[in-house]
Amino acid sequence: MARTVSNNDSTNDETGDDSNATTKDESDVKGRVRKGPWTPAEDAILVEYVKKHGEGNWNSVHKNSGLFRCGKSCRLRWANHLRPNLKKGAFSPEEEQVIIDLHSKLGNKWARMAAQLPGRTDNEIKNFWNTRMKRRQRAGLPIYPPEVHVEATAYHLQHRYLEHQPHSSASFALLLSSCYPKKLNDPSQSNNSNPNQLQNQPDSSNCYINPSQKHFKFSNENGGNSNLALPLSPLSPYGSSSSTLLNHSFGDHGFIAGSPYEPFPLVPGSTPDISSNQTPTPASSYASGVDGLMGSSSMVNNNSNNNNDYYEVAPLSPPGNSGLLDALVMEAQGLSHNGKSKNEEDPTLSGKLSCKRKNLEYAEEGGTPPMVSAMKKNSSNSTTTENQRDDDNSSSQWSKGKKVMGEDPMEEMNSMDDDLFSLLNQFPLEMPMPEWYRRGESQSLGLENQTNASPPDPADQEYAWTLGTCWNNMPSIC
DNA sequence: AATCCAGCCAACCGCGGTCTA
DNA sequence: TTAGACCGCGGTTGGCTGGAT
Repeated sequence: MARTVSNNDSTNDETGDDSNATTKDESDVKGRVRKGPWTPAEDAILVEYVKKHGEGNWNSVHKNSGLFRCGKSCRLRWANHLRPNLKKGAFSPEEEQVIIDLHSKLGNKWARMAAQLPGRTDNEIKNFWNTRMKRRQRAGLPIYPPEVHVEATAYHLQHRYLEHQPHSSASFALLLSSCYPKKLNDPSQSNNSNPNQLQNQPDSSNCYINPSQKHFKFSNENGGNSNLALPLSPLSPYGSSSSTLLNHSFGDHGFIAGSPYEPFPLVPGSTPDISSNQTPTPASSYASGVDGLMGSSSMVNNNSNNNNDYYEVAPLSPPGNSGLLDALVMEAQGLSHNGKSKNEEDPTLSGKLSCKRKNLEYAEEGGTPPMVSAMKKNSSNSTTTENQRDDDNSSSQWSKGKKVMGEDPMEEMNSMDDDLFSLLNQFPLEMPMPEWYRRGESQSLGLENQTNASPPDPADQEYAWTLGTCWNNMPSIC
């Protein structure tokens, strides 16, 4: 293969041919760096170098190993292809589900996602996502399955809120949201453990469960159609109106109308072409509003039975990660030392959206211990199998340096956090259909195709979301 | 058989954050 | 305090491949 190298400072058209890699071209390129595909010989050199010196110091590879590659290139090659425990091949459905969910929370944070998927690289995930995006875009499907959409919105509500707190930790929120307990009240849960649940993950004891089985829905006062969709999109002028449902509650936090999670219309065929860099990101998603949550969730048949809701995520950084998650875990563990929050004292606040709350409930109920409960246990000096690795270092070290909780600002944060969730939880899961919606103004929501000024056919809704949910089965899309 | 096209994948580039002298 | 080096991340590009026409 004669990949032409786009080297600005070198006119060499480096070939990927192994034979050229170590002969004339090298001398020609001395003092410069090779670009283009890596050859087996180069790989061998790099592997040998890393074996000898370890990772890092990538620029010294160029100097000391005789490899005419820049440090960047070496790091990339190592990270994406040469490092051990790399998992090659197609993503499993479970991995795909994890990616979708993580993307709904993190946006295009490929490295963070990769940290949650042992053996996978950010580049792989990025490529996967971009490909998937294109596919769904072409099919006019929403990026996220609705249940992920709901989960993400709840996550970002929490995330956004915590960001406003002087002592809050966004990463803590992230962490909390990445450790949803198994679905509550799901009779199938006990014996429905998906055997494909990323069993190769080192810490699969932590269950990552999509909490979105609990959906908001609007009940139709006219009867029936309890799963009527409430399509709200960023285009919707009513998005803000629905947002005001909570805006007055959230005050200055002012959730902005429009969900970044629904950049595509919900109806196939009306999708504007977007480029890959238009994927929703948390940056924009901080504007994510309750409308997004409502809009998407309400689209879902409450009885939807999506087995893909069950998957696990390694809550701790897998081997070879950047250490970021370790830091997050450490942080979260530290925060967990603040003990129980007051929401545990208020049974009326038993949330159905808040994963955090779910975790707390689980911890109390003695259910499968999700991560937060595990952290709580950690806080009381009990050891858990999960997080063990970090407990050995980070948590204990952290606890050494932390003052005993008293008038800790974190306590205040927890309190305020709970207040937010109490608001959310008092937001009824089933609520009367708004007047504006009953008036058949759904066409004003920018979703004309879907509703056509009349309440949508639940069957159509279900079909649409079946498409959305079963996005894996899209062979005919292209 | 030739061509086209979409998907996949590897690699590069630029930017920003962190570290260090 | 600051400038430079280093590193990691996300976006983008472009070659390869296989299926469709």
